[in-house]
Amino acid sequence: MPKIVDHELQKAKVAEATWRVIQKHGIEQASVRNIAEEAGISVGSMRHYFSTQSELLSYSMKRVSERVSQRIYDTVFSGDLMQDIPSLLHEVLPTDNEKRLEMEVWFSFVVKSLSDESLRALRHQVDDELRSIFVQVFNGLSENQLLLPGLDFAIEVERFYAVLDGLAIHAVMRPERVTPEVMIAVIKQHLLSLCQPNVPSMVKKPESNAKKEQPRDT
Amino acid sequence: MPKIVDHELQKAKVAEATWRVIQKHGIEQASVRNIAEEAGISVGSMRHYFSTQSELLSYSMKRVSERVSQRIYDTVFSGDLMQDIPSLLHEVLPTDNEKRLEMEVWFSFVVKSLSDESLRALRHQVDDELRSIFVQVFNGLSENQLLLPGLDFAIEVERFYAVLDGLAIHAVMRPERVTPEVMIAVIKQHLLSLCQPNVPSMVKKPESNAKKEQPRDT
DNA sequence: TTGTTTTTAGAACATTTGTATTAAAAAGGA
DNA sequence: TCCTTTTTAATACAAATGTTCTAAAAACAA
Repeated sequence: MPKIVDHELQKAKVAEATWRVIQKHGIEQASVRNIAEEAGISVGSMRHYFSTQSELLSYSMKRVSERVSQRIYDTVFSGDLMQDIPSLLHEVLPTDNEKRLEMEVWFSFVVKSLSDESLRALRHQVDDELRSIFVQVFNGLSENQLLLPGLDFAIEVERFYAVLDGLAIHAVMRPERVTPEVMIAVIKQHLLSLCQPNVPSMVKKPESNAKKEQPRDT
Repeated sequence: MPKIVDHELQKAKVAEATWRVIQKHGIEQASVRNIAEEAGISVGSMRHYFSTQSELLSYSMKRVSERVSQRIYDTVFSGDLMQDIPSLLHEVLPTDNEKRLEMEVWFSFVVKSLSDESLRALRHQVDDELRSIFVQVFNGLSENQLLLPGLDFAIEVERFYAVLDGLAIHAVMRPERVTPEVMIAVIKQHLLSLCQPNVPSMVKKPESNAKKEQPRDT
C-alpha cells in the first residue's frame, strides 16, 4: 500500500551530502537545512530518516568509518609482506581525491568528538581497529623473521601508527607537498628500516630509472 | 584623561577564554556570547578589542602558535644532538595538561582552517616552521656524521615530521595509552634508528635500574 | 570638583539554528 | 477506480547567532 522508499539508500544519500557540506563549509555549517538542501530534499523529509541532528552526524561519521573498513577488507594480498603492507596502508592513506575527502571529513568528526560524547565511542573503536593493523603487521614480520632483532614491539607499533596518521594529516593539509608518491615512499622506507637487510622481495637501492621490480626476464 | 586598560592584556585574556570554550564545548560553541561569558566581560566590551568574530578566532589561533614558538625558543640545548632533539620535541608534543589543552585547541583551529580561508595562512606558516625543525635536525645530524649512510633526506624529513604529528594526535585522542613516556620513547627510538650504532652519548641498551647518565662523582 | 575620553554594559536587530506540527503528494493493493 | 500508509513539503516556534547601537560607568587631567 504505501509508497516504498529504500530507507538505507536515502540515509546513505543524506550522509554523503553531509560529507560534502562539511568539506565545503566546515562542520559548523552542517545544519539540518544546509544538509537537506545539499541532499536535494526538504528538512521535513529528512526527519523521517534522522529524528535528530545528533543522529544524523553520528550516522554520517559511522559511514565514513565503514568506507575505510571496506577498503581495508577489499585489499588483495600477494603473500609478500613487504609488498602487502604498503598496499594495505595505501588504502588507508588519502592517496586520491575520494580518500582525501573522506579524511578531511573524518578529521572534522574526530575533532568534534573531543567535545561531543556521542561520537567518542566510534572514534575509539576506529582507533583501536587501525592500531591493531600494526600489531598484526609486527606479528607477521616477526613470524617471517624479517624484523631487526631487539625491537620494542609496543614502541614500534606506536611509531608506525604515528607515521600513518601523521602522513594522513599532512597529506590533507599540504597535498601539494605530501603527495601519494611521498606517502608511499615514507611507508616503504619505514618498513625497510624495521627489517633485516637483503630481504629478497625488496631491493635496498633500486636504480632511479627502471621502476619494475624483479626484472628477471624469463 | 581616559580610563587606561592594557589592550594586549585584555586581548590575551579573551583569547585564553576562547581556548577554554573550545576545549570544553568545541569550536562550534565558540560564539561571542559564550566567549565573553567565559572571559567575564560583556559582548559589547569584547567588541572594543575584536570588531568581528573572525578577528577574535584568528587572534586566538595566533596566540596558540605563539605559545608553541615561545616554548621552542625557550628550550635550552646541551650541545649533544642525541639529547637536544628529544628535548626540543618534548616541548612541542602534548607532554603535560597545559600543552594538551593547547594541542586540542590547535587541532580545532587546524580543521576549521580547511574551510576557513582566514585561518589558512597561519596554519601553513606554522606547518612550515615545524617542518623546518626537521630539516635542521637532519642537517645537524649530517654535519656531525651521526647519520646512517644512504638516507633520503626529503623522505626522512617527512617521516620524522609525521612521527611527531602522529604522536601529537594520538596523545590528544588517547592520553591514557600515548603517555609522555611513550612519546619520548618513540622519538628517541626513531632518532636512534636514523643514526649509526655506538653513538657515544647514547647507550644502545641501558640497564633498567640506573638512570643517571655519566655517573662520574666529584 | 569638573570635564573629557575610553571602556563597559545591555538592549535591539535580523538571521540562522534545531525541532515540532500540519497537510499535501505519492505509491501500491483493493 | 479508490483507499491506506508512507513519504514529502512547508510552515511555525523558541532559542541562539553575529553585529549594531545607545547610554552608563570609569579613570585620568584640569
